[in-house]
Amino acid sequence: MKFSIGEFSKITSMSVKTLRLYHEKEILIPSEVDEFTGYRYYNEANYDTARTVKILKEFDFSLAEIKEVLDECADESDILTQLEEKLKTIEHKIHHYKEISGSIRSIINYEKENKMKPEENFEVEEKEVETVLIAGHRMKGKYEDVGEGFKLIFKSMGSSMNGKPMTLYYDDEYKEEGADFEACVPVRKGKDVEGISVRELRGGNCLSLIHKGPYKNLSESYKKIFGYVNDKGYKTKIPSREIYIKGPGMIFKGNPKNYLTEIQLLIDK
Amino acid sequence: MKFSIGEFSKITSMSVKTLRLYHEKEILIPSEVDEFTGYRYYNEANYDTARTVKILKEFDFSLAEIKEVLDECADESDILTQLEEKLKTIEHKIHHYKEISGSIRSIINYEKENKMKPEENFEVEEKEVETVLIAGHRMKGKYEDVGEGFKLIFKSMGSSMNGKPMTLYYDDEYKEEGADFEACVPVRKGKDVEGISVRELRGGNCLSLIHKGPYKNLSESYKKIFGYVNDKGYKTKIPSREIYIKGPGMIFKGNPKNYLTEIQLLIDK
DNA sequence: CTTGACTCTCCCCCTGGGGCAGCCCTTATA
DNA sequence: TATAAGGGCTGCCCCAGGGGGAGAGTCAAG
Repeated sequence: MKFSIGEFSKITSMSVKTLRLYHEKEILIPSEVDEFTGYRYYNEANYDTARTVKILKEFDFSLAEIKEVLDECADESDILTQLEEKLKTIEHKIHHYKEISGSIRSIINYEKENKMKPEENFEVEEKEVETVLIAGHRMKGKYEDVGEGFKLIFKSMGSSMNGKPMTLYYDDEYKEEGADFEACVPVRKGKDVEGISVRELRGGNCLSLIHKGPYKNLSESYKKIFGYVNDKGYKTKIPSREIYIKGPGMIFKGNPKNYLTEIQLLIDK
Repeated sequence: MKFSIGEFSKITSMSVKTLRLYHEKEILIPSEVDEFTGYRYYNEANYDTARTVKILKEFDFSLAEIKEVLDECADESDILTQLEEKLKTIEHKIHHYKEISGSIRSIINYEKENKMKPEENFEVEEKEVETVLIAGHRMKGKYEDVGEGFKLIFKSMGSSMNGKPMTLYYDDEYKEEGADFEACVPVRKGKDVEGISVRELRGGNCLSLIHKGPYKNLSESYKKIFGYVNDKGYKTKIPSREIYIKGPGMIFKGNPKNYLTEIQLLIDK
């Protein structure tokens, strides 16, 4: 019994092109090749090999790996080591893709939340804020380094984040260097880990001002809100808060002109 | 501030080759290209784009998809749909790889078990077999179709298999067509599903003969074991069993000369 | 001005095939 | 036995996402 390449292609459901490639790569060599016409003819032994090749391909073996297996193994027990290696790489891939899916999922969740709030208010407002559970990383140094703190928190809390990131400022005054501040993110749950403290952040009455534009112009809004504080004679509590309603994203930096930052000063009434 | 391609390569940790490719694909276009020398120069805006490209690549976006995103989106919220699609394909991949790893794992387990038993006995032997839990698929028709039954069982019981596959023969005599038999596999646990019955197979005293070689020669071994039955005057129980100690594997067909099949006839003593 | 380090374009390589052109071969039917 | 249709053959180009290298032109420091 011998089959032409077209017949064999139908039997094995491999394309003719694929069969020719496998011949060239010496993976699936036709039992007979006509010396004069170059026509390929396949037999039952070829069919068994084709079956093996298809299974190994399903198992994500490359053609080179398949050739190696076919050359060295005649029996299932011979390829145990290769199977075990392949299993390892497959599980690496699973792990890798799981990490990706986790990251994408958290970005999606975060952005979907953001979408719901098209509020824009550029005047100082008095309001009440709720107590929330936060994960925070306290730092000393320059304000601009706060990003590192957020990276840390995102890494270990990524999936349980529950609101927009904020910074708490523990200093009384503006400090160029040696500032004392804390990167935090609201979370649903979580435990303290290396450098990250999970705890409740008390709410209460506060003054709020939304700042639109790049961070380097924040001082204008601070001037405005502290002006309001002085006018009313309020006493503010430490730490003050900056909430990043819309800032540079995980993927795009976005346009700084559209950044929205809320300044919150808790007050004793 | 402008950077040569080499400097920019170090900053972004993308290879020079990659940067040139991204230029060609219009994914990351240098801010300035010297009209006469063709030298590429990059600026900070390029750096932001490079960061976005790297993140999207980590998320398994193809260059074409990245270009599309860069052309159409300026902000995180713009790519939500693309992220959601990507999430779906990633989860398909995870699912796919999990299936593969399951299959490979079960083959490995099965073969490892096989390795431990180098027994070869070609005489009729009296022994005791234990009661085991089996998953079986009863069939009527031709013996050769038993393979379909095993496929069915492997599919739904793959991970809880606990021994070598066997066939139970319910006929008194050899039947070419319309035979009544059952494909089964020992399992650790399992429930009845469509066409598959999970139950205990009672053990007891039995006659056992191991047959070496292709299945088409099995009749010789049957002759031998039934000769023994007649000599001793035993009464055998229905169903009789054929246990495939070593047969065609999942991947390789193997050499039929080395197949090992155990015939078991339970007897009343 | 020289020299060494960069950078340019162009071409070939990898994997696992798909598609097409131009020509030869097989097989069934008239 | 002639002929036409439908296979089969090789060879070339294409995809992604780069890597490697040749040969020529450029930039910057001494």
